[in-house]
Amino acid sequence: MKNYISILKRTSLFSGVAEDDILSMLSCLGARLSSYKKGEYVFCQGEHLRDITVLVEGSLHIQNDDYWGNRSILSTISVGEMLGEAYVAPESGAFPNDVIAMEDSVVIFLDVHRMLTTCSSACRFHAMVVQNMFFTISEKNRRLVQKLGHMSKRTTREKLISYLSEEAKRCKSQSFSIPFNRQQLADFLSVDRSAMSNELCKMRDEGLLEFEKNQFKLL
Amino acid sequence: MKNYISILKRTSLFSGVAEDDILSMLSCLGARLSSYKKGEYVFCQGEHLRDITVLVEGSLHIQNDDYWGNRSILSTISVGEMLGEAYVAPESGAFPNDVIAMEDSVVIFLDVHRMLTTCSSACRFHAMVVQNMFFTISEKNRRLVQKLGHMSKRTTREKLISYLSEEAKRCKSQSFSIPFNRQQLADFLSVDRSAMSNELCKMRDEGLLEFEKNQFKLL
DNA sequence: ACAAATCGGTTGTTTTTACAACGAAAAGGA
DNA sequence: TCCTTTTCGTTGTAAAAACAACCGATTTGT
Repeated sequence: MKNYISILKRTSLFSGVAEDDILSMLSCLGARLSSYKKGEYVFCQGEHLRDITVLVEGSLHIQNDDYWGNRSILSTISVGEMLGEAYVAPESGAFPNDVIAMEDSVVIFLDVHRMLTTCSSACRFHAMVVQNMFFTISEKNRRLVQKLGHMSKRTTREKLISYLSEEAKRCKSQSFSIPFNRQQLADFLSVDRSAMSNELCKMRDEGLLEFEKNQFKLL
Repeated sequence: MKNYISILKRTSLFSGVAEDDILSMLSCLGARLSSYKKGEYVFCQGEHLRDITVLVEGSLHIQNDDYWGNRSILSTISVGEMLGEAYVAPESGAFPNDVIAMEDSVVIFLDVHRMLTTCSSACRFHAMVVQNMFFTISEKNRRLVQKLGHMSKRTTREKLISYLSEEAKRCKSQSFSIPFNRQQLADFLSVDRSAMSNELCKMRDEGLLEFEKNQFKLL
C-alpha cells in the first residue's frame, strides 16, 4: 500500500492532503489493494458496489456489450482516477457496466460510508476529502455531458470532429494521442469501425487532419 | 421564500432536514429566489456559475443548439431537482448549455462554497446536506450514464425502445407519460422527428406499444 | 370566433451508415 | 524466425436515417 502513497497524493481525491495523513486515512477508510491481469474483469454488470475504487496502476475501460455483441465504451480510467463513486449511494441500483483491465492494473478500494461520516481520528481531512470527492464526481459529470455532446452529433464525421477537437482542447495542442485503437474509438463513439475508418481517411485526404496510429494532428 | 419550504423539504438535497432547520440554513447559504416566464433563459451557454440552483416551481430543459440549429435536449428538470452543481467547482469551466423555462418557473440559488465549508450555526445539518448533495450528484451521474445507454444504440427504433422501457421501469408500470412532445423527444434522443414519428407508428402497428400524445403503454 | 401557430403523421428522395468481406501491414508469441 | 493474430484501410451492397415538403387536427392568442 505504501508504494502507492505518492500516486494517491496526486489524485484529485486526496488533493491537498499530506502523505502522512493519507496513510492514516487509508486504514481509517478500510483500504484494500487488488490486482488484475490485462483483460480481467474488475467489476461485472449487475454487481452492487459498496466501495469507491481508485486506480493506482494500469488502465481500465468501462464498457457495455449488448445482446447482439455491440460494444460501447463509456469511458477510460487512467492512473489516479476514481471509479464507481456514483453507485455507492444506498438508493442506487447495481453497477450497469463491465470494468475491464486494459493492461495489468492495481486498484485500491475505500469504504465510502466511513468517508462520508466523519470519524474521530482525522476529521480535518475528512472534510477536505469529502469536498474533493464532490469536485471529482462533478468532473466526471462534466465529462459525461461532453461525451453526450459527441454522441448527439448525427453523422460519424461530426462525432469525430467533436471528439477530436475536444481532445485537442484538453491537451492544449493540435497534436495529441488518444487512448483507443480504431475499434475502440468506434466503440466509444458508437459507430461502425469501417465506416469511421473510411471517414477518417476522407478527412485526411481533405486536409482536415493527419494521423498515424493513435496519434492525431488537427489542421 | 417561506412558501417553498415544504417543497424544499421533499427535495433530495434537504432530505432528512426539518423545516425549521431548512429555513435557518437558507439564510446561512445566502439563498436567493428568482422567477422566469415560460420560454425565458435561466442560464445561457458560457455563463460561469457560482451557485447551485434548485427548481421549486415549473419545469426546465437543459439543451444545446449547434451552429446548424440542431437542438439536443440533455435533460429535463422538474420541481425539487438540483441544477448546475457540476459547474460550481473552481476548476470547472463555463456552463456549456442553455437552461430554458418550459413553463413559468421559480428557482432558488444557494451558495455552494458556504455549503461545502461548514459554518458555526447549523453544522450538524451541513454534514447531512453535503452528503445529500453527493448522493444527488451521484444520481445525476447515473442518469447521464443511462442516457448514454440510449444514445449509444445505433437505430432510432433501438433508441426508442431503450428510452421507453427505462421510463416504464422507472414508473414501475407499462403505462406512463413522458415530459416531451414528439419534437422534444427527437431532440432528446438526437434523431430526426419525422423518422422517429414514422418508427413509432410502425412499432404501434407491430403491436409493440400504444400511445396517445405523450402517454405511452408498452405491450 | 377566427386567424395563426403548433403538433403529429405521411411520403419520397438523397445521404449516410451498417454490415460483410477481403487484403496488406504490423504486432505478438512460440 | 515463422506463424498466428490483430489492426487498419478499402470496397460494394443493403438498410436506415436525414431532409424536405405537405396535410389535417389541435391548440393558442386576440
